[in-house]
Parts: sequence; C-alpha cells; structure tokens
Amino acid sequence: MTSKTPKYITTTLPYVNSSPHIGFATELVRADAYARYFKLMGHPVFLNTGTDEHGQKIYDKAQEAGKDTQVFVDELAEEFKKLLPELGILPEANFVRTTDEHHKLAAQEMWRRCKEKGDIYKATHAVKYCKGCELEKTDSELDHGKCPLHTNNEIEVREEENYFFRFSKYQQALLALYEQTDFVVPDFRLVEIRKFVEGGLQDFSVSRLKTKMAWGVPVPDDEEHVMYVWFDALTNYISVTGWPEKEDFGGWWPGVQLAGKDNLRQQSAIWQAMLLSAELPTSTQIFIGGFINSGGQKMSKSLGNVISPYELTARYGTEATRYLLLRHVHPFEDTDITWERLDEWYTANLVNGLGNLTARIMKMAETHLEAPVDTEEVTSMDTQALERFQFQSVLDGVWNAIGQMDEYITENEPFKVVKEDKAAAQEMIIKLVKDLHEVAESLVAFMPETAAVILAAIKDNKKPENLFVRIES
RNA sequence: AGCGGGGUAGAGGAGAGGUACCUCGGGAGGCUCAUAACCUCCAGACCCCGGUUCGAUUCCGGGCCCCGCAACCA
Repeated sequence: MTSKTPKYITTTLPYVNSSPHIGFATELVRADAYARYFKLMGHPVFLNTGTDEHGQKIYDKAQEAGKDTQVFVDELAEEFKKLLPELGILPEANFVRTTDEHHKLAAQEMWRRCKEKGDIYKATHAVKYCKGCELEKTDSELDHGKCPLHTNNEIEVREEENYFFRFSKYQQALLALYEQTDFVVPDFRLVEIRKFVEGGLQDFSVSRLKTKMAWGVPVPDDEEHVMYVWFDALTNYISVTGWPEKEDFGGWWPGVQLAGKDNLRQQSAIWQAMLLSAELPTSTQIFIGGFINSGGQKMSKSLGNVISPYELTARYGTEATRYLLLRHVHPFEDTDITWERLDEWYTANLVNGLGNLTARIMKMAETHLEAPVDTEEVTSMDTQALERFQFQSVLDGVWNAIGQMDEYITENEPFKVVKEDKAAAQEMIIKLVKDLHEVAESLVAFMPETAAVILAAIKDNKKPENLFVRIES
C-alpha cells in the first residue's frame, strides 16, 4: 500500500492586540475541516495556528495596561489558545507563539540566510513624525502630507538607519510563481496580487531601533536592532516544522495557507519573496477569505456590533458554530452576519432540518425495526470542492439530501404504510436510515460530534436526544 | 490618480446566450412519524442607456451607485 502524501495547513497567526475575532475563528474552523477531511482520507496531517506577539502595538498596549510585556502576551495567548477546544479543533493541532524560543531562533536563521544572499541591507529610512501627536506616522495616516489631527503643524522627517529587505529583486520570481493558476485562491485575488507585483516593488524596512521599541526578535549580530514584526511572524509557518534543525521540515513544508484578504500581500508576496531569498520552497497554495461584517458595517467596539466567537459557542454550541461558519460565511466574499440571521440559519437547518429529520427517522427505526440497519462505510464527499475550499457547496449537497429525505417520508408515508404492510414500510425505513448514515458520514469533517451521535444512534437503532436545542425567542 | 470586485423577488445568496434557482419572510392547502416540526401550491426580481445577436438579465461599450486595495497599518 502506498502511503498518502502529508498535508500541512496553517492559519495566519492573529496579532494579539485584542480578543479573538470571529474572522479568525472562521479561518481556524476551515483549516480544521480541511485537516479533518484529509485525515479521514488517510493522509498524515499537520494543522498549525498560534499567535503573533511582537511589535509596537503590543508593546504600547502592555505599557498602557501597566504590565510587563511578556506577562501581557502570556495572558492574551491563553485567550486565543482557549478558542481551539471551544471550536472543536483537532486536539493535535499545533499552537505556536512567536515568543517561543525555538521560533525566535528560526526567525534569526531566516534573517541570516536572507542576509547572506545579500537581500538584507542597511539603509537610511525617512520616518515621518507629528509633533502634535508625538507619534510617528505612516503615509496612509497622513492627509496630503499633514496629520489630520494637527493640520497646522508640519510633519517632521527624521532620518533613521534600518535594515531593508530587497523585495524589489523578487518581482520576476513572484510573477513566475503566479503562473500557477491556483497558487492563490480565489482567482480574483491572484489577479489582484499579480497586478500589485507588476506595478513594481519597493524594498521595505524589516527592523526597528531597539532604543525605540525593544519588543521584537533581536537582529543577529547587531545589538541595536530588533526585527520588524512581519519578518519574524511569517517565519512561523516553517519554524513549527522543526526547521532549521530539520532542513527537510520533517516532510511537512511546503503547505497550504489560509489568510484574510487584508493579508494577501504579506502571505502571497512578502513571505514568498522571503522564502525565495532563503532558497526554501514556496507555499503550495494560499486561500484568501473575505471579511465578516455585521449589520452592513465592519465590526467595531464603538458601533457595538461585534460578535465574538465565544458568544457564538455560548448561544449555539460548538458544533452549530462550526456549521454556521462553514456553510453560511462565504469562503471568498464578504459576509454580513446578524444575530437574527444566525438564529434563522440555526433553526431552519439544524433544529428543523438535520435535528428533526434524525428524530423522525430514528423514531421510526426504533419502533418498527427489530435490528439495527447494516450500513456500509461510504465516503461520497465532493473532494474537488473541498480541495478548492468550497465548504459551502459541499454542505449545500448534504442539505439537499436532507430535504429529499423529508420529501420522501411525506410522499411515501412509511408511518402509515406500516399499519397495513409492515414489510414494505420496513424497507422504506431501512432506506432512510442508510441515507441518514450517508449524511452523517459526509458531516464528519465539519461537525464531528454530531456525526458521531447520529452514527451511534444508527448502530444502536435508537432515537437520540434532540441534536439541536430550539432557541427561545 | 491607479488597480480589483460588485449591483438578481421584502431580506440574504446562486446562476446561465433561449421556461431565472435556493433559504428566510408573506398567502393558501396537506400530513401527523418527528424538536408547533415536515410536504405541496401561489404572489414577488435580473440598476440605466446603447451595441453584438434570430434572441441578453447573461457578451461588449458607456453611465449611475456601492465595496475592497492604495505598501511598511500584523
């Protein structure tokens, strides 16, 4: 028997300057469903996630909170880590923190390799500073070269020495990478990044002066600088495989990456250029998801429309939360979510759909069948769709089957037939149980607990407790 | 500036050169195995203006409107 190819899948590491976002939860659940699916198919699977913990913003937040930075990130990392069991993520999933010692060593090794290649160099960097805010400003924060808050003050330009990454050198190599038409999915994101790279690349700063901000991985052989957070964070995808000690990444890399659309550039251009520079294999594929909005607007604390993953699991439970995120959040486009809509999806499809159908079939089976139905293991999943991250369409197929089964019961009325022709009715019920079995098997990667409950019920020929509790409105 | 995406029933989504589909909601009926669930039927839509075509909502051009990205912001 030939052994199946190893599958590596990773989320982007969320930056821990605030609580876990529903967007990250979605990414995590998708990665998990993908990993579970390949695990079922017999592939060795490595599922990676974790937290990105360096940089100015985190340093500032810790200062604000009056806490030691390490203590501060330790607390936040815990909050993110707790999310995994909450969302039913595979227990063997890897959780990396960019403050882990091994990760920091790997980031430094990455730096050394890029530097040896001549792709990291020192240059003077113009920093724009607003005296009014007493803060450095990026171009996007400025309006016509002025600070929007202090329009009378001129912006002061300060010269600063930084290390730069020779991003511009990789324009052609990146474009060659994008020839692989499914390198970035969906295709319109591939077009977007290609256009960006075609437009020309500028080298960017990859270090910060330690005197200004020491919360970063130290630059090798230079006491005065720490790495800019991107450079260090991106390396996590390979540091978790045991690189650089394991030059072959333990067989896991290259792998599949998930990211939000705000991360398109970092993942599909910057990170790939870093890998090319270090002469390491580039990613296999990058899946770019949309954003989740609420009530037509971005979720924000000031608007009060934030829906946290913990609120979802509190209201619907782990399994239903997975279902909602996988089927009703569009894999590529932005999705608008409100509690009203979530309740609707939950009630219509889980309570009235899957839950009710399971109850009606298993009640008939329990009452009218003498023995459990013999079922065969079938894996009739739409593999192509799953490999393209089309979670929705796979689940649509399952719910289509559920609808057909409800129809079948109404049309054929086994509950009525049983009074005159028991054998005929039993045959119908057996067919239904087999169909239900198939539905449960198709759900294993998406809703593992629910699938297990249904499969057990079929095996015991017993109606289970209600699968989904009706929400009181 | 530029780049990219989009405007389909009351709401949210899918779709295709030729009877426009799904979910929720509205109306009528049916059933009683099931979690007041389930099934059937009905009403209701392709932003505007040109072009290509026997025929476009679908392709092309223009307009109006919306939304991302616009680099060191993870």
